[in-house]
Amino acid sequence: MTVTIKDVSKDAAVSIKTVSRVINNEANVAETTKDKVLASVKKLGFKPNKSAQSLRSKKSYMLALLYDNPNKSYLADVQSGIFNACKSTGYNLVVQECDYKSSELKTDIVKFVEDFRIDGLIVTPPLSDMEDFLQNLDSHEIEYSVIAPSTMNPESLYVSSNDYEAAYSLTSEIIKHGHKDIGFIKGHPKHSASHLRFNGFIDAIKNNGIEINEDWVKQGNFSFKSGFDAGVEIFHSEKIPTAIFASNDSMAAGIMKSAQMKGLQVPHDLSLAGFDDSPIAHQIWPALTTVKQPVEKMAAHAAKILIAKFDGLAEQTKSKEFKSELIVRESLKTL
Amino acid sequence: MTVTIKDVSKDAAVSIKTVSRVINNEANVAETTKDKVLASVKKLGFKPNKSAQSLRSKKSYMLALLYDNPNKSYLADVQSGIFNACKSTGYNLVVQECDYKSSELKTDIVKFVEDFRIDGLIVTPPLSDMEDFLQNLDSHEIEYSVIAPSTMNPESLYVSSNDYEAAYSLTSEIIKHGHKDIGFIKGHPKHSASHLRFNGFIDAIKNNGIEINEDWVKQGNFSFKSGFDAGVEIFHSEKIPTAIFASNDSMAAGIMKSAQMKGLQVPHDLSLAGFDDSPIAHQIWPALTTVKQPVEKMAAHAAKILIAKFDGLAEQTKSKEFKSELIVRESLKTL
DNA sequence: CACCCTATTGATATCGTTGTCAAAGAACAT
DNA sequence: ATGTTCTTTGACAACGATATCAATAGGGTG
Repeated sequence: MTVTIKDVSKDAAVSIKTVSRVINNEANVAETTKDKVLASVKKLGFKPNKSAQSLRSKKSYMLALLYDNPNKSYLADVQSGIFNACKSTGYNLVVQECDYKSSELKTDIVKFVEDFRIDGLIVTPPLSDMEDFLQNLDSHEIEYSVIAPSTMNPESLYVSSNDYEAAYSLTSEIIKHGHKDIGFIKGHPKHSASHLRFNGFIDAIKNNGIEINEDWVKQGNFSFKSGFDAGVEIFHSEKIPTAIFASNDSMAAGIMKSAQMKGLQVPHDLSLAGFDDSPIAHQIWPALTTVKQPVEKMAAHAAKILIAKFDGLAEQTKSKEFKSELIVRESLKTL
Repeated sequence: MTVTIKDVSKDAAVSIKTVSRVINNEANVAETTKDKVLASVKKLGFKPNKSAQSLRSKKSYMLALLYDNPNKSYLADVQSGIFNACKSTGYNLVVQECDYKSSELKTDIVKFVEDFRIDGLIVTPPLSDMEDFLQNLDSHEIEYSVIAPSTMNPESLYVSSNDYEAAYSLTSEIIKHGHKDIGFIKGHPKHSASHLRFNGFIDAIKNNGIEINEDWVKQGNFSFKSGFDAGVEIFHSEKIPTAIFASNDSMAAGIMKSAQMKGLQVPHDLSLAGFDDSPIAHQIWPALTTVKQPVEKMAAHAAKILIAKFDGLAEQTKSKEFKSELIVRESLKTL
């Protein structure tokens, strides 16, 4: 019924080992035999049996995505990017939710990788920011690539974004619109992106000779509710800022809700900016000024560099920083 | 290094075939041998090698999720449900995006299933509503379970929700709040859920002796933009409704945006209701009255009945209808 | 007791690849 | 011509499970 390597070898009049060599791109196969084999492969529509390859070569051809409770749209984008990158390579993806606070996280993941014979991991924040977690993977010789790591070791596999610069330029944009009283909602403290975004904000503020009002800087955790709560606190104080920069869109939406409940009109009474360009950014009114990261492309690249390493093509596909894009929408008003 | 069936057989002093029988729950194994084997399995920490099982038994232990462009939060919930259901079973999930309009869809999917030796499919709307597509799967003897199908064949594997009843009771709720001028935004015409929701709406309206104003019934397609456009049209007319029921939350958010741009206050000037309880429903202000479907549970069950069929346990896990839950939030005002 | 039947068990082939290793041929140096 | 090395190729074992089929042990029947 299905075509096997044996059928191809018969058709091409070579040994099965030679066919194997061709489909695995091994060296030392004469051009003419290679062509012959490829012709037969095409003619018969041969596809190597993953299970047999996997059994013999001890590779599972499976990657795993590790995540801890990100928002759904981020997760969907990441997955979609990885699936696209896997599509033509024969690799597959399994998804594993983790709890970054669990004390057994390290051993659990090592066990997971061994049990399922996972070839490599793709690690997302905040796990990507836990040095000891990554070191544990290293010491167990588990391959992985990291999305948005806190420190970029040139030998490791990672994709990063320019969070600092993006936050800096978004802040500058807010200032250009005439704002001087600017609040900031920090992201989840365990995510390195939170600190990068905050630092970008602070530096832009300072370089423009503006004073920070500590009452307007609140700790959030990337959730809608944390933004809402921060908003409630800020609007409770005597003087309120003319603009607030939230470290992501969900929190910005939370602030918008608390503002509207307080009777404040966005952007008339308060300008708002978020980060991520998640769906909510343009599904509320006024639409949020925000920063769009190429999440899907980043995730795809994270998968590609990992697969490239397995296939011995590490030279061609390397770790990379992706650029974000500023998106100015109605939530930001010129004073 | 890794423990194989051979190690277990040695440890338990039985043949490998007997071990195989035990781990596959085959009949005709003496209780005492079974216990012996299970003890060894546990002691050695034996886990069957998926690739070997797959190679020999011709099963891939892979399910595929077929979808065409749903919203991200729906997709994330579906995936998460399936992954949970797979977790302890040894099955894995691959995800395949499709284009329901493609003329090659049928052959593409058959090819996909054969190429990747997928054991079974989980089909989501609108693919689940395409009779000829499902028949094609039948005729190729491809196993599948369907989420929210248009027709429920008792022999097929499916999970459904009570869209009609939920829409009926949500409409009744709106009427109970004193509304008589009610608009409706239809969902994507290819989704059977769209018609069920519309019919539930219509019947509740009629049974309460209310007249439909055709100008307030608009065709949407579940997207934010289609809701926004419908809102613009409706608010352009002379008389506007006091409440609008949109077939999903994204469209309701779209309407809210168009209302706010027109200077209409929700719920003061206009009450709104959505459907799905997607994240946006409570991330906008006022939060949307909506209907919550147990999407994750439904997806998990869709996976379970499929796997149960493979494992010969079809009797224990059957097709099922899930109940939705009405969630009344601020967007609905009493007149 | 002989016979048959059923429940239980194991020896061995098999799935479709890749790995090992040896052999044959080509190319080059002496 | 001969030896040496390198390239190219193939025969066969091996990966770790399940499938086939035969062997054995009890149990029941006449």
